[in-house]
Amino acid sequence: MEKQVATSIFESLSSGLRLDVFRLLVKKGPDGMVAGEIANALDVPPANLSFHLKALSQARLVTVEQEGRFQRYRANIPLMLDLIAYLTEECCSGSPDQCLELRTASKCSEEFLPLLSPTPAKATT
Amino acid sequence: MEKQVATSIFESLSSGLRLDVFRLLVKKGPDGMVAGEIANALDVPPANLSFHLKALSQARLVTVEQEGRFQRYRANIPLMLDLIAYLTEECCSGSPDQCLELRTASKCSEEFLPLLSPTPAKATT
DNA sequence: TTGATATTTGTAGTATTATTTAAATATGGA
DNA sequence: TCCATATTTAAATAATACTACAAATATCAA
Repeated sequence: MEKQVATSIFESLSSGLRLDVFRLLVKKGPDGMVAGEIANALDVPPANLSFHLKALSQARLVTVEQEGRFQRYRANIPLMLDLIAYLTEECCSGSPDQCLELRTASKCSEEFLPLLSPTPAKATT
Repeated sequence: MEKQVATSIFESLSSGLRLDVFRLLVKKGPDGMVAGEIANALDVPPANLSFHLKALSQARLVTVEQEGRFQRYRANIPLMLDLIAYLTEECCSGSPDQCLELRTASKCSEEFLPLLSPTPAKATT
């Protein structure tokens, strides 16, 4: 991933409202939501939401699909996963032991999501 | 994780320079680097770097430890992992099948890092 | 075609952020 | 103590982002 792609993603998620939008769309998964639904759910003026949706889609964090007079937005989850890989690549520059130590210090290790495990949803707990 | 914590992390990483700093520190792992080394490695004026290091440490993305007249900075990797969990939680609101589909669309699925797998560094490739 | 709905675009004001330069603080060594 | 080094703080300027409101575009339905 190129740096500029990464920074524009981070910039997109640095706004509380855009973060809300993105997480809402992550939750909805492949179904996505149309703009009006999002505006309702988050209680923001449509014009303001549109501004932020534009930022999100320019960063490619969300996709848009026209659906009659509606615009359906969906989270670009593969891109998010690429971003995570970019953030953690070269971690501890090739010392998996150190990495593992760090990982276990995180509370996310237990409750971790099937989404991120390399083998389909079969945690060893 | 609270939303404000997440947005300040994203804001921190939305600057190209801060992203460079953070990734450099991730690479260095537990060793970290002192401010001057970072300034040298990235070729930025110390005062400017200091500004950005302050932002990173206020977001708790890096930790600081005084070491004589040096300040040693380290990436807060556990926090980053918590952030990833926050971003992906409730994905597809309980439809692991949909989630899996999305995951395999990402190029990060193969080369994925031991860092993120729930079971210690034993990928099924 | 006309009207209603869904969404985007433009504009302007306000606020926040980044960079540079200079000065300040603090530590270690002579 | 005195000087050099490491880093931070302060001030000023330049650049960018957020929100609200008004207007424009586009689709559907009558």
